Amino acid sequence: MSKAITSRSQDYSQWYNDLVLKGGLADYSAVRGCMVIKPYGFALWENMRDELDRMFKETGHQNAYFPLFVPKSLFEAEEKNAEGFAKECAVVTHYRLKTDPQNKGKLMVDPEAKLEEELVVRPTSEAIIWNTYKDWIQSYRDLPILVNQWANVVRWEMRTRLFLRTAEFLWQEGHTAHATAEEAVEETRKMLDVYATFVEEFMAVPVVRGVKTASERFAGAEDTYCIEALMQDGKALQAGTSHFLGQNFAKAFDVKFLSKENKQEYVWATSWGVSTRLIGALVMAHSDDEGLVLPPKIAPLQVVIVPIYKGDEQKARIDEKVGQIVKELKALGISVKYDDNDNNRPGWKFAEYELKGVPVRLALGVRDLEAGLIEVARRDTKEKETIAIDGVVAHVQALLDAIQQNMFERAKSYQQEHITPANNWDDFVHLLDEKGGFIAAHWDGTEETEAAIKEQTKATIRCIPLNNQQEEGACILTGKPSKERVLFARAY
RNA sequence: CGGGAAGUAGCGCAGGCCGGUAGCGCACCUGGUUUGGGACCAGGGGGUCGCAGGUUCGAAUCCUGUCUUCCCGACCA
Repeated sequence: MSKAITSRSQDYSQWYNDLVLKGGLADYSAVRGCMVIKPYGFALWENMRDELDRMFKETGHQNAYFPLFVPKSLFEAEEKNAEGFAKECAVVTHYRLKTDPQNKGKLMVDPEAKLEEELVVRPTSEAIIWNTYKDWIQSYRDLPILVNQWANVVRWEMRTRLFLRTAEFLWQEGHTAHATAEEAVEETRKMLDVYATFVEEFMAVPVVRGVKTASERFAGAEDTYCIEALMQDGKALQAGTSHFLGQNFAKAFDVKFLSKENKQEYVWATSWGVSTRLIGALVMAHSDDEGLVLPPKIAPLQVVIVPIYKGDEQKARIDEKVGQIVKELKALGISVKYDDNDNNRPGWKFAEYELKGVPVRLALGVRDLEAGLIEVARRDTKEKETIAIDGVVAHVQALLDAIQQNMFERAKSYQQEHITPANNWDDFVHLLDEKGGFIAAHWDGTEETEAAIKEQTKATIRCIPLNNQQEEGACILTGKPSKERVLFARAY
């Protein structure tokens, strides 16, 4: 079977690739490290984007758009940020091609057309945005600025994986400016909550909210907050970040405002983002060996209806009944497709829509029609039931909610079962190798210890959970005193 | 960027050692029979063998370079 996918137990990485490719989410492209997002994958992204956009606007943000290119002199202004990204920047050095005199029909970069100043293709937009904010801000009356942009960014990665790490990806980046540190911190936390709410309620993926250690922090930030999700192979995946940038960018770009007290002060900043990487998280959190499993709230297609018939006469009777059901489902805002394509038989369609992760499948044959019944299959548990056809619309509506709920609860209990305390080094290593997931362990708070643990186990500190329980203990590696446990994991 | 593997029809692959008319399965097209878990029969279309050089009378096959992908590693806010 050409659509057969590798099982998770056989090869987890290949399973993931198979789902993305055969599920029709994305393809490789002719450009190294860059992917083509196909219509089905993009529909998923659009649903995620639309909901996030609504949430951003509800919290007072507006969209804007800033340039793809950042002059090198601007890019390097905030030194830590520039250094952090320097190794993965694409750079534009010329602005023209010409025909190659040595090689007929080919083009070459015109050496006469070298740019006076190189342009960095944005890996993130703090530099160009803060350079702009300088012109927007004079007084405390201009604050806060609450702006978001939906954009593509480029990070020249050594090793790429579909959705999880590609050279170019789509994301949103919020960039806000505030009069006080308190207000900026509040914004940082508020947007982290927006992300957590979205990922848990719409993607049905439970997350841990936390703060990054200094070495995992965004370059140029004072604090980086994150949401961390757990994949089915026990590896963690950072699903979103929100940064308190302090006055670092304001100082680098000389962005000051006149306070009520008529004093010049530097502006306080935040930035926050989620990307198409969320699609990778979604795939790896829920899907199974038969294909994608998509949560109803963001599935591009929520319900598919498959007719089973012999001959035109039977088909006409089914068409009529299905027509009513489709109309009623659509009236409730449920997306539904009636697949009456005669080229494929029902069994083929069942497998196909399971691969695509459509949450609910209805199958209707003449036998059902005569008995007043219809078959309802749910993708998350693969359970099938036959119910009275009259109540099918209400049933499907409730079932979609139940699936959404069940997917979250299933992922939540997996997450809970995979947050394991470790109190000595042997347990720590064993848990990482044999169980995976988050290991809650004491850490002495130093970068050296963090690096040594990473060196020996490949596990990193994913975060220090917010509202973390305070507890006296000894560092898992050095035995030095510690006041709280942090979450370690191997990560994507 | 290092180590390994691969690129031949839309997809999956064989052929390659030993150079000589490019094949198989699925998909596709036509007709028919079918339709409750990936249907069957008959006929048919489709490929400058990733790309660029080289060796040769002749290259999918041998040589060199290059691009892309996968796996492992290094790197990664």
